[in-house]
Amino acid sequence: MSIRERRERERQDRERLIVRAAREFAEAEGWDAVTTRRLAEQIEYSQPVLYSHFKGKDAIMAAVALEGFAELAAALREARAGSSGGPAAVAAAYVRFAEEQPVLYETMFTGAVDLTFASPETPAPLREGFRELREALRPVIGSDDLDAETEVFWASLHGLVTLTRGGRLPRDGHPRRLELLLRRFSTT
Amino acid sequence: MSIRERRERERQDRERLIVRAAREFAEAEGWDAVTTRRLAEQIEYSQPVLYSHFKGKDAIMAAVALEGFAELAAALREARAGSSGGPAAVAAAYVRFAEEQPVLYETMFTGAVDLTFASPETPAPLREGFRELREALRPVIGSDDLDAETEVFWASLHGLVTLTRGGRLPRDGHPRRLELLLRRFSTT
DNA sequence: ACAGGATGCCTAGCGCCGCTAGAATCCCTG
DNA sequence: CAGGGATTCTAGCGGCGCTAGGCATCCTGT
Repeated sequence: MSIRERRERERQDRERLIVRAAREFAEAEGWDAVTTRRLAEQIEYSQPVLYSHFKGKDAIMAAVALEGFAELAAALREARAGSSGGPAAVAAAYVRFAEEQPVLYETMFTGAVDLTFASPETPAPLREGFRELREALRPVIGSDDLDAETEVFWASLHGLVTLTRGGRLPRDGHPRRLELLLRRFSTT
Repeated sequence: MSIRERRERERQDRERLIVRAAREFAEAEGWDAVTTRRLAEQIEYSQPVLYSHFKGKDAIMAAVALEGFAELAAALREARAGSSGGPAAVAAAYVRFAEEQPVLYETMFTGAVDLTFASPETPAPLREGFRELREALRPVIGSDDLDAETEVFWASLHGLVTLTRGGRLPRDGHPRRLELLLRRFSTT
């Protein structure tokens, strides 16, 4: 049975290679520059092989997005475990993640519409990221509806990040805006 | 000179037709379904004519986006002129606009990266929409940095709208979240 | 009134895309 | 070592955004 296992292992390696290549190309040149032909060339297999791993390009993008959610959750967890661990630290980690890997972040929140947050079948990384935000907020939120408050906070962060990145908000005002948002969420 | 004027008028009519067709197709079936061939057929001209009006498909999308910004500004102005005219009314109008024309809204805030807000060369409709939001907030914001506060409020609204629409936040909690956001912005 | 040039529009096609059918090859099984 | 699945490849389909180049049409100057 070892041969079968080896093949399966190699197959998974190849799949990881595909996702990695897609992610790197996308981050460097945008998703339009990630073509199935280019991916195939990169992994040194022919084009149709991609389709034995993923249903199509959208599925590859979704795989990249999921990877991003896992890493975002990890970044938030680390921030919350840090010296302060408060909302400011976690928010800063969130913003840093989005700014350092803008295309990845955009992939996570645009497209791949079949990922819901507060639902039983929500992938674990999504739930975990949300949990970190919520626990960071808990001490400073008086409201009894912590989940909804967290959703609002998350959405506000997301709005700041996306509008700033899209050039809709002046880039240099970013820290100031973040500060104001945190102040709004530091009482009641 | 009348003939020249008539030609110019017809040309502008045709341009409006293109934008209208693009917008309708996009709202109904998404931008992928808006092809230059389809647009050409719709306006009953050949494909290259589109390129005498717009540099490319991206420019057509930008034109649609700009139209959206004008309408959004109008909607906000109307809301602010209404009986209440407070932040809640304006926010509700904002959300309604985004929900009723989701593709248009997405077009306005994704892609078309060459539109900045707080800048001298910012198109008028963008500045006006921002102004409406700011004036609605003025009575309830104690801070001396009203502009930055408005930016944060706008970003929060935007985040709520996009995350909810993308399925990242449960749809039925939307009014509740909006309520919480407004409460956060009703003091200090 | 009419030649000549500018303008406006169309036909045709380029290179690329995501994706797939069917042939060919490889490798496990009996 | 032969049969049969699984795996991978070659080749190509239809459609995309975009453009070159030719034709017709209209404005202009004599």
